[in-house]
Amino acid sequence: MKEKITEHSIQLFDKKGFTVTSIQDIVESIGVTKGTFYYYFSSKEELLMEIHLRYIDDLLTKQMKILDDHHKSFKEKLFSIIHLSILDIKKQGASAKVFFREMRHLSPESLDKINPKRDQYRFNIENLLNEGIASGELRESLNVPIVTFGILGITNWSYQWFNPEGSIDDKQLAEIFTDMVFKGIEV
Amino acid sequence: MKEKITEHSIQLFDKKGFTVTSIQDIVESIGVTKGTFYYYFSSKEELLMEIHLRYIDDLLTKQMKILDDHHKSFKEKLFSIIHLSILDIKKQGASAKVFFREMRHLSPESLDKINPKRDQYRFNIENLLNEGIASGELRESLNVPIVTFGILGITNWSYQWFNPEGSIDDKQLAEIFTDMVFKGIEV
Amino acid sequence: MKEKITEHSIQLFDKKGFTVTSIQDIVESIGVTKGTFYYYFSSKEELLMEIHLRYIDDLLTKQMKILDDHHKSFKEKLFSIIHLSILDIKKQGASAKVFFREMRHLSPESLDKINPKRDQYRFNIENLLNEGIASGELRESLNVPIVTFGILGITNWSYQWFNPEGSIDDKQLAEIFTDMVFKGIEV
Amino acid sequence: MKEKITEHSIQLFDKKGFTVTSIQDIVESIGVTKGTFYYYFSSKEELLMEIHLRYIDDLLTKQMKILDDHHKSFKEKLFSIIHLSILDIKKQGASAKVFFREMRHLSPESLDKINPKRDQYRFNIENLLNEGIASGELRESLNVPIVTFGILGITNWSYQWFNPEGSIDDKQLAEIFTDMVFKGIEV
DNA sequence: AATGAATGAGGTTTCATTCAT
DNA sequence: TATGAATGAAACCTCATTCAT
Repeated sequence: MKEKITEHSIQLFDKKGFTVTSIQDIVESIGVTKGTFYYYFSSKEELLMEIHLRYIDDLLTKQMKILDDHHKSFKEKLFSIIHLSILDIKKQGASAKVFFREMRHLSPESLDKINPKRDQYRFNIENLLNEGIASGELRESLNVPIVTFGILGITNWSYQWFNPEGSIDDKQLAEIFTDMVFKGIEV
Repeated sequence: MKEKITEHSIQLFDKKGFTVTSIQDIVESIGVTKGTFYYYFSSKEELLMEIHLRYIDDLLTKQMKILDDHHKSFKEKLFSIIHLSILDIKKQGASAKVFFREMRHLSPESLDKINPKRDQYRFNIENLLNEGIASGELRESLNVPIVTFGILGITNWSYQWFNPEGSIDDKQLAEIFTDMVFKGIEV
Repeated sequence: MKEKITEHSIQLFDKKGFTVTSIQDIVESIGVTKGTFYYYFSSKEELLMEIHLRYIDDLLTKQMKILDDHHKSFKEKLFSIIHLSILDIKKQGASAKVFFREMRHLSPESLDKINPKRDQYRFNIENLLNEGIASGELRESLNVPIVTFGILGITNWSYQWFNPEGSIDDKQLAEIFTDMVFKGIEV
Repeated sequence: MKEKITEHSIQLFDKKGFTVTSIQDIVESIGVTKGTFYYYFSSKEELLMEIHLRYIDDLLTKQMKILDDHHKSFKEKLFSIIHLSILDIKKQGASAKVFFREMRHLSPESLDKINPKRDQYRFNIENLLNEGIASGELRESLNVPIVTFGILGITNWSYQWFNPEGSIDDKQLAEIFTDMVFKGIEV
């Protein structure tokens, strides 16, 4: 049941937004009553926190798997990480959107738990880039933190427009973006 | 008074979010009564629309000024457009955030008016890139629409993290991003 | 202007009801502002009172003209009075409906002025019936006050259903009702 | 509780009118909170609809019982139907008044459900009159639909003035009206 | 004679939450 | 494990009215 509530909530939060979705909406979509909701969650915010935790934990796990893969070259790792974000939009679309859009409705205490994980995700990319510089594959002059934000921008922004059913699929998109990040657009 | 209401609302919507900010919050921050609000706006949504229109119209105007400037080279134009977004975060920070975050709370009718302008902004960048290709400055193989989304990702995402009071200012950031976009990160 | 406000108000009160019609609705339908309304009327209720007074005074005047007409027989007078009510629905439809439906929204003070006129209208019919009994044209056993309420019911109720544009016109309707009142429905 | 809310509402709607009576007035008269009201009714209009449905369904049932009674003669049936309306004012006074006065505040969808029942009540009387003509008890020349409106006028109008505590009771009134309808007022 | 800005009280409705069962 | 009744605070919005100009 807790699972079911969470799944349905994600869909509703994605479609209508956290504030606009009422507990009533959630339980009606499942066919139970409000009491049931409060048996499993102590507040609406706790549910939102649950959704956030699931998402970021899952994403971090996947990221770690890529980074720890000794069969992958540096380039392949960066491609995989870019691909990871985009693939997630396809597979966890609703969760991803809820994660990015509704974070502000978490309580300060919840944010204190989520933010370090979010930062960890970013730091992992920074570390990867630093390795690339050390190995001579990337320019030494790069401002790594900023460039990392740039890469995150490219990937995270795609949940705003990317339609996995469209003419370009997730792998192609990841390739175009990886190419753009590595070589830029100049001739 | 209408001006005053709009300005205060932007600040509040930025800080707390559109849904969470009540009319009461708005009028209290000014020291008038709810009636006054409804004398100037027929609904909360109309106010949101006003904010959106102001923002996008202003941004489009500035973009056009850059694109129509015959003294600027292609490279300078792209830099200026990247700089424009980032500068706007500094100058119109709250408006920018409200624009990106609260669009979903516009009515379908309002969205029908905003979306074409939003698209126009993007198409203008696509056109610029196409010119760059035509003049031989950019690689012919680029997928222009996707690359444009990439550029927009880089710039628009910065309203999530960029702190204009920080150690890096808007011009420096624009330079780093322009460099990244043109030359990539590879050595 | 006062005239214009009154006329437009009658139409709106008829269509939407007194409580539901706002001053805003009224002045908008004319193209002036609320201030104008309060220049001519001190309150919404005063306007309603004006409408009531006009209606009942006009009706009483017409009734008196019929009753004082020495060329009319008793029967003709009763027919004319029944016809008067029905004709009024056609000519003053909106006013008539407002009069019957919105009386409750008059202040007690206003009601104290309207009620005697309303009663007067009824007493005049009672008196006519009593004359008919005295002259031997009507049954002596009649309960005149109750029968008068019956006649008023027949005529006043018709503003609920009578459509002057329909297949039966006001004169025909008055004839059918007069016949019904005089002779009943028995064979 | 739903029952209780309905009963109290009828009293208040009768006394002050539907629009003027607030949800606050209703719940205060019972000693619960507004939330309770909206637990049982989804809107004020739904409550009004409930009141209308109850009234007309009850009245139609009673009317059918009279019409289907094979022990009653034609004359007795017409008397009983007239008596039914008047008795209802005594017993269901408030409901009756709310029914006639507040119908306009029903939504179009609600009206579509009420109107056929209202019409049914009238058609049943028309049918009875047609039977009276067929059996030779009523004049053949009668315009049945109009006469029916006349009878309805006589009875329905009485909720405007009839005081069941007065010197004439419901049975006497029904007798006077039946007499008037059958024999008219002429000598 | 008319406007336009502002008020403040009150309207209907929504909603997260509680709690006895 | 789940329900259903109830709360109370707050939401958006409407409106009759006032008043300086």
